[in-house]
Amino acid sequence: MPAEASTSRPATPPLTERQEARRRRILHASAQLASRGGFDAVQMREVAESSQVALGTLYRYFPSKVHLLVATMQDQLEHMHGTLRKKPPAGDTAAERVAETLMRAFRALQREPHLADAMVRALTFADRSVSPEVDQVSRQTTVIILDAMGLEDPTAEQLSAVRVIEHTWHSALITWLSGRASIAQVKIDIETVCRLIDLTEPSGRP
Amino acid sequence: MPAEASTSRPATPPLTERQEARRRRILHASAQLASRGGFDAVQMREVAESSQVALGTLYRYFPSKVHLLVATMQDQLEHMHGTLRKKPPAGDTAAERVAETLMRAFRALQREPHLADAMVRALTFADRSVSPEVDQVSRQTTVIILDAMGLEDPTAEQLSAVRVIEHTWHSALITWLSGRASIAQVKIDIETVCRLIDLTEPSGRP
DNA sequence: CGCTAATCTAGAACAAGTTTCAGACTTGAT
DNA sequence: ATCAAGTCTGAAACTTGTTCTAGATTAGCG
Repeated sequence: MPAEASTSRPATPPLTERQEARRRRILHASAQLASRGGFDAVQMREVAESSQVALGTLYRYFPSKVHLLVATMQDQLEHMHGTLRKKPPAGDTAAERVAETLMRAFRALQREPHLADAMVRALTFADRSVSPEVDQVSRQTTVIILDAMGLEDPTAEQLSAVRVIEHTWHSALITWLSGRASIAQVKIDIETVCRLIDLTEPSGRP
Repeated sequence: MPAEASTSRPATPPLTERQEARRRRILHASAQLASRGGFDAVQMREVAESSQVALGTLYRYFPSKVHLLVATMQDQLEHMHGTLRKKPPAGDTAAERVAETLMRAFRALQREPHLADAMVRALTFADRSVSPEVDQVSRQTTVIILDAMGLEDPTAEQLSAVRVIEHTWHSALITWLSGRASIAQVKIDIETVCRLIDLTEPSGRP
């Protein structure tokens, strides 16, 4: 077995400084264009121009628009996770803390609804070729929720509950973004699904 | 207030026979193309050709590819609702019956995974301009679930649970379609979320 | 029937994602 | 410093969703 340590990324050759800078410029341009205009406003030619990179190069870094936007989402999620860590939620029960955390994330998205639109649409539109990246986003979300629950090693049941919470979170977000649900409705949905946590918590099991 | 009776559709002028036939041909072609190849295989030019209709006409009937696929989904949902009605689920509790119904629907989708892909991707990718149609699909799904629960007039809480179940259903479907979750995993997620029903059932509330 | 408005057709044209290619530039190793 | 391999650029080409246009067909009506 070859020496492939720490990170899970398989065989991503390390980028030079200029390449790292290019990547950063691209992601920045992507987020900026997404912020006003949402998914449609992120046009590959514009991203390329904004980030001072040739179209072909953009496609070398991100093999499709969806890849680009999912990567943008990964980027934003890291930000958010950092922010959330600084002020952990204050609820008494795990369910309350998770609901609070998600609502906080939700309010952050509300501040940039177009960006949210672009990222979420990309996420749900992603086909199999983007699975690894989407999975990474999903894992990151799981970590955030488990953090809020304050669990060391969750049971299988609790992990199932977390999965369902993530499903609800994504889908509720979509209904809100497409104007089919109000903010209040999203709040109710999140609180409703978080009750699942109580169901798995109170008693140890054989 | 003008006399606009029975149906909720606002001012859809009735179609002539030939128009109805065209519409049917289009939906059929759409489903057929979707069945092999999924979302990408439904190309508007091909749909037009397959259904013996000019491209412009196709766009008059369905103003975008997403509209077309969402309409295709409505069509399929009606089929399915009919089929499900004939053999109602047999579980003892509402939760069991809903889980059974959804798994049955899920197995039906498994038989045409490409069609499922096309319809679900369209549904989640739909923007505001398709909201009415997407909403219609959502209502139809709600009816199916309430049917399975066997409820006359659900409480607000129960409706919330149903909403969350729908969220989970959609999102779980997506993870399965994009190869990020196994069928077993989808089953677990559905069963997990259906437990929410128990939470709202046992006791009447003040 | 004969008229008018609406609808349909064929096909061109446009928009944005994606691919391709020839040539210039960087990088890393010798 | 020099060479080979890999990377980046600019521009054109290709694909597929969408729009537009001019002329044919159809539907409803007097």
